[in-house]
Amino acid sequence: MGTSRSYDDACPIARALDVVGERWALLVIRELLLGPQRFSDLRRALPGASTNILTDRLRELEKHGLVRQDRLPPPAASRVYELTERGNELTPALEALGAWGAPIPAPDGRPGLSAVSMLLFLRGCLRTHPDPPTGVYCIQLDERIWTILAGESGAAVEPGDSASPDATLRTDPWTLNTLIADPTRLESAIASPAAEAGGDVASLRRLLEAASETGGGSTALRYPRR
Amino acid sequence: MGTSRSYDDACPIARALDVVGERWALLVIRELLLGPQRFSDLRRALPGASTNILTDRLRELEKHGLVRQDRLPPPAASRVYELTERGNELTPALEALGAWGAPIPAPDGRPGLSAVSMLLFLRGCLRTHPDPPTGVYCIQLDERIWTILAGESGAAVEPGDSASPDATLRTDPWTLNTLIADPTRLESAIASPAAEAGGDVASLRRLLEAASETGGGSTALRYPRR
DNA sequence: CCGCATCCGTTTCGATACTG
DNA sequence: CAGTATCGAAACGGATGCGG
Repeated sequence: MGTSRSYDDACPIARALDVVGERWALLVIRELLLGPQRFSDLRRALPGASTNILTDRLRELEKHGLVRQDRLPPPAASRVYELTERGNELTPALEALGAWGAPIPAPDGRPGLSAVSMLLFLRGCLRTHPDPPTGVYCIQLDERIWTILAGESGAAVEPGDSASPDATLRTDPWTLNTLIADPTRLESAIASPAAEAGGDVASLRRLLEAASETGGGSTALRYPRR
Repeated sequence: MGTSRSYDDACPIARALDVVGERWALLVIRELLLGPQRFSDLRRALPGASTNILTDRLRELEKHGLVRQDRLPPPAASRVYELTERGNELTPALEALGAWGAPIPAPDGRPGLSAVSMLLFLRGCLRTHPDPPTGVYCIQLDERIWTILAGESGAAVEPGDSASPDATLRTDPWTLNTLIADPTRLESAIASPAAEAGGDVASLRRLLEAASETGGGSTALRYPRR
């Protein structure tokens, strides 16, 4: 059943793969890196994974202590999945894997691109920028709102909105990717139904330009090298 | 056939997993991290992988440019597989995964333990030691000979023997693991058929003690944190 | 022996439909 | 919304065979 086959190998790499080596497992972890997600959020972010596989992986990751299930306070009677501390410790491994995978061309057609992977990319760009912009931004992607806290000491991305953002943006992950690849398209995107902006748009544009300078120059989504 | 299913996801983590995410792929890479290996070496190192799977993975890794096949010079009419530069660049990701997997208890029974994973562990211990010993050691594991070059600037492990080692050791990966966990067993191991030593045994013992101090203290094989 | 191909039983995956 | 049930397709794992 949920019993995954073991490599039966004492090497720590093999032991790690016994836990997170199955198909979709690491992408589920990726989706939880920026905060809790509901089952349906994961389903939208990973459309290639069928519901039974998603359930299997979540149960297994829960069993191994990487993922925890939480009930939200009364108003929202929904459950969310979130990473435990142990699950969060996979961050360096996922970043290293992403850095290695960055040069690989994206698959043909219109590949999927989740809000989380897009935001991870944006955060990575800002963190490696020599002179990052500062500000608070609320970005709505796929019906979910995220807050970007950009400062000189680093950049953070959190789920939920902020009381007083410098600027707001509503769009989809793919459009955001093109905007980081070419920030000059911001005005035309806002003029189209693909995006909508509010607040200090000039500040928003500086955010996109900073991201563009460190890694977004190419069309393909990339994670910056460390 | 060899056509692996794609995640169809533009995220670089997903793109990396499209290449190395299939079962056994990353463990094949691990086995090649210290140098070329023959098909039969890989087969011995990964006894759980059947020959057709091994062939499939090598073909696929070759197709993606991570692995290259080489013919050895005439005396040995055998072929070897080795990592390309691109394949070698997975080292940080594998180290991060190994560091994460280190706390996971080894599977029950007598789990496999390849010479390469043992030597990767030893090298990692030496590299994180604050005051590493220096010397050249030839270690024979599972009928293959490796040279350990330990110096203040770091430690290296290479396939093949050395002209003038300070000490030599012949044993199996599991015994070497126990010797790093408890170097005081060196003498009794040499007295048994499980190990055989030559040259400066005191120097060899200092090597084991250094490894023991940084990560070998527990019974389980571990990779040091960075 | 080495490298690989083929056959076959079992497990896992993926798509759809369905339920609390 | 959050899963469960079902079923065909693919991948995996083990054994065997075959040309160097």
